[in-house]
Parts: sequence; C-alpha cells; structure tokens
Amino acid sequence: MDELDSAIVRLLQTDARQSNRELARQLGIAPSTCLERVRALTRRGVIRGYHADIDPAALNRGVQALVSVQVRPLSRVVIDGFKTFASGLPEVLHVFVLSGGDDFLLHVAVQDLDHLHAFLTDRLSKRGEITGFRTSLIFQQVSDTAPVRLPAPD
Amino acid sequence: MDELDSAIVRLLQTDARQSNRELARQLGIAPSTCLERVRALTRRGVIRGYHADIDPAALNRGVQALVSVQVRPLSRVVIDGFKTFASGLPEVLHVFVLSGGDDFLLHVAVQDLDHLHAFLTDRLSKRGEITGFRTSLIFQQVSDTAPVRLPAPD
DNA sequence: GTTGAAAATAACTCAGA
DNA sequence: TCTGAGTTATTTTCAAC
Repeated sequence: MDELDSAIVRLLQTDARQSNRELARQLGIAPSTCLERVRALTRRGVIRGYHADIDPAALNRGVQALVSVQVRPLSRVVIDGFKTFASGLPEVLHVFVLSGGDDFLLHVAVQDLDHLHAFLTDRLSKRGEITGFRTSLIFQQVSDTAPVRLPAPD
Repeated sequence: MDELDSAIVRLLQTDARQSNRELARQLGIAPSTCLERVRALTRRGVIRGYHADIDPAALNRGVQALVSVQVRPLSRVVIDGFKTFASGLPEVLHVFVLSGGDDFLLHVAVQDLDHLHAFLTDRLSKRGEITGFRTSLIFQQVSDTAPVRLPAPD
C-alpha cells in the first residue's frame, strides 16, 4: 500500500465505474500500469468488490431503524445462532456483533411503520435467546463513501 | 421500477463492475436496451453511484466501534451542528440521526484502541452539547450487499 | 421500449526499458 | 515495476421496428 495504491482506492471508492483509462489519467500513469495495480489490490483482498448504491425508496424501504439487542446466555452457540438468523432476514441490511452494553445492533429497512412493528413482534420477539431490545428510527443518514487510509499505528 | 429494473439493480448491487454486455446476457436482453435501462435508473436517482468495497485493515482501520450520543437541547441548530461536525471527522464512517433513546449513532473506524480512546476524549468530550455517549466495540459485521426490493405497502 | 449493426473507446497482452 | 503499441473486446450511437 504505497501512495499510488491509496489514490487508486480513494478514486474507486468515490466512483467504481470510471474506466481504467480515466483512472490512469487522473493519476498520471499509463493505463496498463493502473490496470495491474487494481488487479494486485484485488488479488491481495484490499478491494473486496464493487457495489451500486441504490436509493432505499426505490426498493420500497422508506423506513429504516437501528435495533439494539441483548441475548443470553452469551455463548458462542447463541451468538452465532442469532447472527445467522438475523443476517438471513430480508429486512436486515447489517448485523453488528458488539461488546459492551448491547450484544447486537441490527440495521433494518422496511416498507413502513406497520412492517417495522411486524418485524419486531413477529420476527424478533419469537426468539427465546433475546432478553431485550430497543429500537431507534433513523431520520437522516450521512455516509463517508470514500474513507481515507489513516496513518499506521506507531 | 418493473421486474427488469429490479433485476438490473440486484445485479449491480452484487457486482457494479461487470460489463453492460454481461449484464444484458444474464437478463436475456440486448446490450443497448440494458444500457438505456441503466441510464434511466441513474437519471431517476434510483442508482446513486458505484463504490468500491475496501478492506478496513488496508486503510489502517483495524478497530471499529459504534458510539451512541445524546445531545441537548434537541433543537434543529444543535442537531444540524453536531451532524455536520461528526460527519466531517476522518474517523467517522456513518452518522445516523435518530429518534428514541439516542439522538445520534456514530460508526467510527480507527487504527487501534489508543486512537479510539483519543477520538472519544479529544474529539467528542470537548463538544458542549453532548450530555452523554456510550461506546460499543464491533467484533464482527455481516452486511447484505444486495438488499432486494420489498413489496409495496398496501 | 427495443433491437442490431456500425463507429468510437476501452481493455488487455506482451515485449522491451 | 513501468511503459506503449498492437490486438481483442466493449461501449455507445442511431436508424428502424
């Protein structure tokens, strides 16, 4: 990961569909060099994939919420089981496995408030390992689509 | 948004860099038709962009955390001010503006635990509007990179 | 809307620096 | 590791359906 790799990563985070030529032009290098760099980054696992960013409204997901969940007992079996269950639900965008006060955070996106209520009561409440959960509606969301590389730890 | 649009969106969520030809082949339509559909989806704002998915470790962001934050007073000025402040910090990946128990959730990614501590004490604690925050470390994360379109609300 | 074929661009390969 | 020219493939346009 030299400066050139960082610059490539930054540009592809911002716009993953720009051509290799355009990428090379912005970096001041030959297209073949740029292509080889991108391939090396992919081979090394630095670039994990490319995804289109879709407006949630177009997917009929006008309501988003964050649900923090506590489960007991905090065993590997229970944690892995709930993680697998939650990540398989169509309403769930992200599952975070946490330490601290909460054990899980679920980022969910549904059609409307009725469906959010149904999700909480029909899906979550039926799981015996859940000892409590708390729901916060998302009003706004700001995302950094191109997080930069930070200085290496000393 | 007919079935064809949904299929295009799903394929581009999974792999945004596949060629238009390949996309058209999978859908059983002509490349020019596919191109026109993609352009229409972009024009309508359904497709908002394309982003490379980068391994956080390559960006020296080995430690991720979720920080729930309460601010007071809950006025528009304070909310907008904190949102702008938080989204401008290099450590912050996402800012969620919430209702309910918490006012904000920050998804942060930093080099190590020392930097997380520094972020909490040097950045957050200095803001007068913050009346409390709570930090959870992220151990694992599962993401649905291709959320499907849900049935429209009745 | 959709299509197929032509023209314009880009991707990819590879030998040499 | 980088480059540039040659080959292969794709994108893009557009007239017709």
